[in-house]
Amino acid sequence: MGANGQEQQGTGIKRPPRLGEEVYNAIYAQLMSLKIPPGGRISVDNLVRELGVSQTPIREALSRLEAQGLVLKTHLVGYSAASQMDRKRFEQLYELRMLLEPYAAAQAAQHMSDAAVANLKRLAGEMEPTGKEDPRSAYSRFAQRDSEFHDLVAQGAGNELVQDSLARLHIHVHLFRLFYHSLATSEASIEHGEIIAAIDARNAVAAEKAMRVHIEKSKARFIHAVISAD
Amino acid sequence: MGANGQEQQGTGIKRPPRLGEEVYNAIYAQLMSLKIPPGGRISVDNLVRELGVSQTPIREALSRLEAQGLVLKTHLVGYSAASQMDRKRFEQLYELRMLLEPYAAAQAAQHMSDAAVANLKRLAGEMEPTGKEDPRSAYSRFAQRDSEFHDLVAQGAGNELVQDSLARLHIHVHLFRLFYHSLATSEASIEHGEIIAAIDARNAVAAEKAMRVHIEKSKARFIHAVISAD
DNA sequence: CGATATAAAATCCTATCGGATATATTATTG
DNA sequence: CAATAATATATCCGATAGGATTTTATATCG
Repeated sequence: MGANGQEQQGTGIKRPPRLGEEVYNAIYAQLMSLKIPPGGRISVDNLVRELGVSQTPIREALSRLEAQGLVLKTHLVGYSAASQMDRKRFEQLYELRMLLEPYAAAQAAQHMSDAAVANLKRLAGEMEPTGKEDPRSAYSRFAQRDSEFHDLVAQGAGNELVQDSLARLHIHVHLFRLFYHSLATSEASIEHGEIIAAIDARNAVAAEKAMRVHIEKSKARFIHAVISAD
Repeated sequence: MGANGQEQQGTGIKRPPRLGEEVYNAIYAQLMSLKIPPGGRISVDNLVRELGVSQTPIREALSRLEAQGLVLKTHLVGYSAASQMDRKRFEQLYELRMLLEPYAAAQAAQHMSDAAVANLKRLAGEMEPTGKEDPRSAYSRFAQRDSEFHDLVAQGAGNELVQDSLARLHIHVHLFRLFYHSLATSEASIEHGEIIAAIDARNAVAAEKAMRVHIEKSKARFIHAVISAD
């Protein structure tokens, strides 16, 4: 089972696209872009009119989003976007990352294929801040790549359950919805580089430590925006 | 957000029951009881006839089960129960448990309320093998209590994300579907007692170690049944 | 007898409809 | 004027019907 449920079938048989899948992606994009604000209500009928499909695929997509914790459902009331993380949830998220991701980095250093490492390097290259760009869309792009980076490391660890558990957190979604105004990407690129170097050197201990440092610094970069909540 | 999505609303307002929820529980029970075998196809129309409800709530329940990884969906083909764990997945499951549950036990020793500890003791008492009982239903009962026990410890750790990540694995479902013929409950009861004692003594180090030992022994008890797969 | 092509059945996927409930608005009353 | 009650609207929940696709069964042919 893949991380995002969008893995390709090995056989080349092309199946017609599922409408529910596109609806899922559409809603997901609206959550990422903050078009649907935290806590905002999500009306099925509105989506019917907006997307031009019937209720069935929309409800199917919303059920999946609900199971993933991205939207909430109240019986006979409707769906609504998950509220922003409070301080407590933020701490919990990084606590959990700290349990899984350094381990994943260490495993990746031992098991990752050379091709996958090359993939990692390529991706890191694309994350470099490109001089002049709209800061907001730049951070959006960075968040996307950053998510892929961490997912690749988790995938390299070879434990699909760990990879899935991390993917299900939708870390980049929640963080972006908190910090869309932020920027701070150059520091993270450096830290990513150190992680890649350790993995490339097949140094598990160094990879684990580099990931640990990266997550700690990431938390320090972001925590200022959430101090409001107790 | 609760672990199973079945938490009660704090307010006493009674909402009419959701049909989709009962359908979910019905299918879940059929998975636990192996009435739907691993990999077995799940026909929506059959469920319509069997449960006497329309397709809508059934598809809603199946979507949630799909998001939780308990059933698979193939476009234009239908739903099917998740296949049995193979050796690799079994190893991954215990690897992940080893990352999260000892940590949860240590946190529980520090943060769990006395009332919750009492709850833990009560539950452990109910898990004692009760002399004469049908071995199979005895193990079914044990699996249920065991799941609650570990969930309570995770809850006591105070990190809902860790608790949810563990709950989403549906450990007891997958293990039961592998080892429904097994029994081995008395040993686990002893190990549970040691975990409780450490938590009760507020000894985080001992609780972490006791949980670690318990998971390792649990793995050793079950691994024989999965050696077939490479 | 085996393989292929055709036909039939089962199933899923989407769309539409009616009933039930919660929410918002308005009107009434102390 | 504030608070309550009644109404109106919007929305969800569940049921049903039709179209599309896959799968299975059957028949035909080499």
